[in-house]
Amino acid sequence: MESIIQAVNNDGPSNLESHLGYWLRLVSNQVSSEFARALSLRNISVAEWTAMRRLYDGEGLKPSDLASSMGMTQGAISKVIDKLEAKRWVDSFDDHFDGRSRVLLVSDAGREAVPTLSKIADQNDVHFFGPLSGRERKAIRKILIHIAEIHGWHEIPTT
Amino acid sequence: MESIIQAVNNDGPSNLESHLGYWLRLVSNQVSSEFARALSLRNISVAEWTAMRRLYDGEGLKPSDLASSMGMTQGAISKVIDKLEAKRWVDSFDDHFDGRSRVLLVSDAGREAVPTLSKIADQNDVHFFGPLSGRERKAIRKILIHIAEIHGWHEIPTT
DNA sequence: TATTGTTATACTCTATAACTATA
DNA sequence: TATAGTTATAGAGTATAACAATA
Repeated sequence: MESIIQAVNNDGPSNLESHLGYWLRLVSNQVSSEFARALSLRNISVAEWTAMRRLYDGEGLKPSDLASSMGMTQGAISKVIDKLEAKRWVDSFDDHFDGRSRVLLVSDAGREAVPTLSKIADQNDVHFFGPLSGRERKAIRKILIHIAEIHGWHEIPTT
Repeated sequence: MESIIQAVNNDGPSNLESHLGYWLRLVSNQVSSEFARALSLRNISVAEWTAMRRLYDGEGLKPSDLASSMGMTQGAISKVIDKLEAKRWVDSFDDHFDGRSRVLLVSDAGREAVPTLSKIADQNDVHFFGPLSGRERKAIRKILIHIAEIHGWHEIPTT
């Protein structure tokens, strides 16, 4: 086990900095909280952005589809949908095939909003990862995707 | 700007998956929430672990030192210290040089607990990053540290 | 009986600001 | 006046469980 922990100090318990999880959390928290701050200027949460982007491609998703694709519970996704409906970015309709279910559709206003939001996401990426070399960006992307594949997280969390 | 966004679909707004921030968040959230779950079995939060590990090395820190090294406010660190004192892992004393301040010391019980907690952190790292190759682990560590250096986060957040 | 979705409740985490006691 | 630390308050986010409607 010791072998994969990068030893900085051989005496005593492992350092915070010896764990990859520590660096991942440090960088991810900074990148995500800045992204959240940028979105919050428009009163949008990261979960709302993610849901909008998913719905934009996958029109006609049910709340339960959206929840599982985002790694959230149905109770949590229900609140996110409430907020998107309040913004008039999403409309929900009865599912003719299953009376218990709902079908979620992005409204015209929602469809107009997505490119603006995706530009905010683009800018956030450019700000934090632009200073890296192209090789570094390619490498970290590949490794992160590899980790996600190994653990079977293809369509899990985000928020 | 487009150049650093990995285009998956050239039509329309950028994909979630085109952003490095998305993959970073996905992987970090999974790794950190599993770590938090493992610690919570012992009623410990990630912030408490981080504080203990910092105090273990830097004996005699003040609450404000700890707060800034963890990227938390003084109000937030105060609650973390309360919990560590309730566990009898940390004792605080008057600072003879400044009556407003406090000096935080890890107790014997706290000193005994740290190696156990650091093993939990080790195991979490092994679980998530052990399946990578040594080259991949080295590469992602180097790139994450590079990002932290570029943006001046040497001693920032963690929770 | 099981499932979809909503709602009510509670909990954790944290930031902000008011407050106290020193400096 | 400014600073260190605490406390009170509030908000975000989410999980859990109870619930209504439908399968």
